[in-house]
Amino acid sequence: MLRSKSGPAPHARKPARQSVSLRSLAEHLGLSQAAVSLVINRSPAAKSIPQRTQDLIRQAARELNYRPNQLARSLRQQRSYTIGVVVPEISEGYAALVMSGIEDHLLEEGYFYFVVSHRHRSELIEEYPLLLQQRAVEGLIAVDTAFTEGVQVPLVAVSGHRDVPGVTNIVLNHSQAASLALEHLTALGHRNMAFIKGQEFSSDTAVRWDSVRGAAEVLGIQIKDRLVVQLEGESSSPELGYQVTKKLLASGELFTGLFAFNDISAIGAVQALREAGRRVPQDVSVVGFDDIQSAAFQNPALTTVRQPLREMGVIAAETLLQRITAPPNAPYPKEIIVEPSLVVRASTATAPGSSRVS
Amino acid sequence: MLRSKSGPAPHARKPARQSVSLRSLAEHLGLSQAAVSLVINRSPAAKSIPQRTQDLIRQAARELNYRPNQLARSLRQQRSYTIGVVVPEISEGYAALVMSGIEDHLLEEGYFYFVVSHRHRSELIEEYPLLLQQRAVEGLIAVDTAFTEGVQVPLVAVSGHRDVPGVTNIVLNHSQAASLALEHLTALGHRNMAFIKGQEFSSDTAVRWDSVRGAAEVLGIQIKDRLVVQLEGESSSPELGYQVTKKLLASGELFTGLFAFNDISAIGAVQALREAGRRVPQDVSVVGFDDIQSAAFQNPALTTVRQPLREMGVIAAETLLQRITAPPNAPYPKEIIVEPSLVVRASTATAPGSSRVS
DNA sequence: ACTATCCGCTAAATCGGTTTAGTATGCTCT
DNA sequence: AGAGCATACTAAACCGATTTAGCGGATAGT
Repeated sequence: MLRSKSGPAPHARKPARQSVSLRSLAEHLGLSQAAVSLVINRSPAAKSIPQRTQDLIRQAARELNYRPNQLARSLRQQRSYTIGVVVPEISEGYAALVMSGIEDHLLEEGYFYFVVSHRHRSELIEEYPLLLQQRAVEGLIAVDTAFTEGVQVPLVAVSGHRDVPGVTNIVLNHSQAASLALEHLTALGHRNMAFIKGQEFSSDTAVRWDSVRGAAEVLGIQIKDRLVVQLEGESSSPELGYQVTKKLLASGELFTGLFAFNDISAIGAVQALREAGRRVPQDVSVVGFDDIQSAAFQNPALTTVRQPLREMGVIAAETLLQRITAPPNAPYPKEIIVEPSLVVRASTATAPGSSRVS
Repeated sequence: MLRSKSGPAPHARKPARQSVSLRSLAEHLGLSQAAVSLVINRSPAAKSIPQRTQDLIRQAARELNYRPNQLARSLRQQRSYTIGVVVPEISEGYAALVMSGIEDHLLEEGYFYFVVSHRHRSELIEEYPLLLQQRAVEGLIAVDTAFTEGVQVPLVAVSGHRDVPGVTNIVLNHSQAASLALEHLTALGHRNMAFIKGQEFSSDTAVRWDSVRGAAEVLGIQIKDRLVVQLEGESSSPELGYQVTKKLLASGELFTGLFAFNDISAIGAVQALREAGRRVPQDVSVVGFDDIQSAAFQNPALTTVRQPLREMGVIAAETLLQRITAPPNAPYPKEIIVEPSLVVRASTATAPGSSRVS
């Protein structure tokens, strides 16, 4: 029954085997795998191998086009050089910009990343971090997504978490953002302002609203309940902003300034205002938030509070890699604050009937 | 950097320090790794293991929160359940929409994917497929990117390749697309049309232009060289369309219809036209291409030829998975054609001075 | 002459699973 | 009693790398 080592069967060798392995390369050279590996990785342990042999090894590797299998390497080294990125929705301008920043830095440093989008489905939000960790990611970046538990690798959140242990938060200076917008509107003479709040599930909604109220108080602006609406629904189309702006208009309450939760809803708002016969910016000034790519190319071009999204992605990636390479119990930043800026374009103008009143 | 309050609470109930391995689980149960593995994977070979033992194993796995390491599993099985997606640029509406479709299908089927973007840098276009294959991807999807060689896994291209062996192309029916646009403009009475061609590096540029010429011929439309401009530069902002439209205007040649290479450039074109005092659509009708998300929310809303981008992503993923699971030498589709549709919005209207002429 | 080091490598363990072949035991059947 | 078979598992090879310990011979130092 010992037919195992009785020589290679006539045709049993699997022909379309994968590309060159370390073993075949070593055999080809008549050396051990260890020697080849040491040389190829320029390990300090290879110092005792003469230059001539090293050259031979490297040349053969090049000729046979040897490329080490990362799976095997990762398994052995317990380093996958892979991280996981969790976003609500890929095709949204917000996430795409952050991802673009993340990618830039990650690929530069030799890391790859998995992307998953959960579309706000809570079972996916729970499951994905686990699945990613099964795939041995060394860290996670969560964009606008709050995990409650189950994360055992370094985690960096871009506008998401609050006070969860183990998380580094990249957050916008929200009070500064709110001040920028409201000061701008106030300076233009606006006194009656309407507001579009974010959806309940968005992690930015609450903080931002608090900041808006804070800034309003400082500036002596009164916020009227009937001039505050909230986005609803999971889609990310301007339609949402369009709908709630109609509500605003239907309330009959006068307003000349509108501060939207994001650019997408601001775009819908402009649409609704225009349909109602209110010109932007002559009758109503609209300020958006985020500065997504198409904000600049709206008509009128949108005045907006810019979040440095790409930069936030870069910072998230940098911070994560630092945490990954740091010793296990090293301290890490709980919070990194980035600054917004106001981009004034054409959707805001002096309030009607207020020529330089202020 | 900020320190957290006073570190973790002393009760330190660490849920699971190092995640449980198959070995520790087997030891805990007093069984061999083989038995545990067979049961957990519901392998047919587990049929001789009594139900009671199986229950015990599964219960222990659940209690200890055992999750098999995918790296190890992939290495042994030679199946990584991972694919690679190569795009020119993540933060572009086009790629993001395709990716969203890809993701949908892939994650449903238990696959994960790596994303890389090359920003048209040729050394990256060469290197990435290799790096991805080192990471044992089972297949590749290339979006608007042409690889010349070095791909040994199934490859599906979304609007990219031509006639490269081993590639499945997902392509738009370009001649239909061109006909839709030109018939629409012709029906509105337009006779003098301008065209914005795509950048040299975009794989769609050539085919699309051929289709446009074909459709123009069929419709008896003459294409004037001075009314044809080409996008230049790697950015993907409307700025590009804005610039070339200025050229068009500077040529002095009369035109009432403009067919742009994509929505982004159409948006820039509208801007330029308007600045030159030409109203859209009263003076000039503009047709875009792609139907990216913000096309609908431009002012005026953009009439455009819609590519079913999300669906193309889904088809790409489906096709790739089929190819991956098919036997090595099975035939595979060389080309899958998807149909465009015309989305008529507000940027096109009857040609000036042509009341129902046709 | 004897130990110490250096040189140029190799053997073998290891990462964490999957999978094949096999073994010990008990039972049935002739 | 012995063959045949099912049951309930286990041992060990294997995937493709990395990495540590060590070996045999040459040279150097004392």
